[in-house]
Amino acid sequence: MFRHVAPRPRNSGATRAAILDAARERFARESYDAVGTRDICRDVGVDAALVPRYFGSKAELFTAVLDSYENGAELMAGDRSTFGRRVAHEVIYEAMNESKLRGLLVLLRSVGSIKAMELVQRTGNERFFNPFAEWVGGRDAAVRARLAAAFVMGMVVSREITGGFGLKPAECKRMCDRMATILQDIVDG
Amino acid sequence: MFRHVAPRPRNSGATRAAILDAARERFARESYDAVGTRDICRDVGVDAALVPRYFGSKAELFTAVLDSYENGAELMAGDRSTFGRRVAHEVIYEAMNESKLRGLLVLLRSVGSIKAMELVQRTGNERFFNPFAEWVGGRDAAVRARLAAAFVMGMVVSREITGGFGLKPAECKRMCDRMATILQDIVDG
DNA sequence: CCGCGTAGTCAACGCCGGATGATTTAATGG
DNA sequence: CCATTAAATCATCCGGCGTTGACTACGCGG
Repeated sequence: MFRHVAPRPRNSGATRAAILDAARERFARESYDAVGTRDICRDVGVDAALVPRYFGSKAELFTAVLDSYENGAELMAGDRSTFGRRVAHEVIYEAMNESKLRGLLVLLRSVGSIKAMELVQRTGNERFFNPFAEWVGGRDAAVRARLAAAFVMGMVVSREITGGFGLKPAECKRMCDRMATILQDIVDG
Repeated sequence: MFRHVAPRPRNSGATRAAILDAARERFARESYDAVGTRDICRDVGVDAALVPRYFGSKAELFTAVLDSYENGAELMAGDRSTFGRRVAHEVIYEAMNESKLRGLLVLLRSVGSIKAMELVQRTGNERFFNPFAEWVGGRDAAVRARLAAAFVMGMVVSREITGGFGLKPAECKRMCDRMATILQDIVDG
C-alpha cells in the first residue's frame, strides 16, 4: 500500500506531549472510565502501548492531565468586579469545548467513579478549591468559594444532563444575568 | 456443603423488585459505567443472567431505576416557604445515602458517560426539570428552576469531588444558612 | 553507507463486562 | 406423589480493557 500521510517524526517528547493533549481533550468530554487509552492514542495516530511507556499507566496519564489544567486560575483570571458576569457568560454561552473552564469539566466528570474520585480529590482541594478560596478572600472565604464554585459546576452539570438548557434566547439572557448577580454577591461578601 | 442461608423463595416479581432495589442503591453510589450487573446481582444473591431476563438489558434496568425515582417530587415535597432551609440542610448535613435527594445523584453521576447521558436526558427534562419548573411557578419559572436545581446539584458535586466540604462546623452552618437564603430567593421570585 | 540505539508497533495475555441458551432446580395443581 | 411449568443457574461466548515483552524500522554519528 501507499503511504498517504506523512509519518510522525520520531520524537519521544513531542509524541508524549501529543498524547497528553489528546487525553486532555478526551477527559474533558468523558469520564476516566469511559475513555480508553486506545481512544486517546487513535486520536494521535500512535499505538496504545505508548501510554504505559510514557506515563506509566492510564491513571498516571490522568493525573498528568489534571496537573496540566490550571484549574483555579481559569476562574480567577480577569477583573474581580466582573467575575459574576464573566463566568456566567462563559458557562451559559461558550461551548465548553473551547472554554477556559474545561479543567472543571475533567473534575466533575469524575463524580460517579470511585476510581477517578481517588485520583481527583487531592487535585480538587489543593489545586482548585484552596487557591480559589484564597482569591475570594475576606470573611468565610472557604465557604463563599465553595458556594460560588458549586454554583458554576451545577450549572454545567445541569446543562450537560439535559443537553443544553432548553430555554428561549431571552430566557437564557435573564438566566445569565441572574447567575451573574448571585455569583458576584457571593464573591463580594 | 451445608446451606447456611435460606434460599430465596421462587417468585419472579419479588426477585425482579429486589434487583431493581439493589440497582437503585448501586446507581446512586456509582455511575452507569462503573456499576456492573454482576455487582448488582451479587447484592441480591442471584445470578447476573437475571438482568437481561427481567429487564432486557443493563440499559433498560438503568432506565427502570430512573423511572423509579420521583426525582422532582423529592425537592418539591414540603412547605414552600421553608424550601431553602430544608434543601440546604439536606444537601449539607444528611448523608446522601439516606437522603430524599438520592434520585438526583443518579442523574448527576451520568455526567461523563455519553452512553448514560443518552439514557438520562429525557428523564432529566420530563421527570425533573419540567415538574420542578412548574412547582416553582411565577415569572421565568423555567429559568429559576434551572438556577435552583443547578445550585443544589453543584453543592452535591462539589462535596463529592473533595470528599466532604472540609469545613469547620461553624463554617458549615454559615454555608448552610447562606445556601438556604440563595435558594429561597430564587424560588420566591 | 553501515550499525546502533531508540521510537514505535505488534501480537498476545489476563481480566472483566454484558449477553445467551441449555440445564437444573423448585413450586404447584391434579 | 408425580408431572408440568416457571425460576434460577451454569457454562460459555464475544468483545474490549490496560498492560507486557518481543519485535521492527527509523534516524543519526561514524
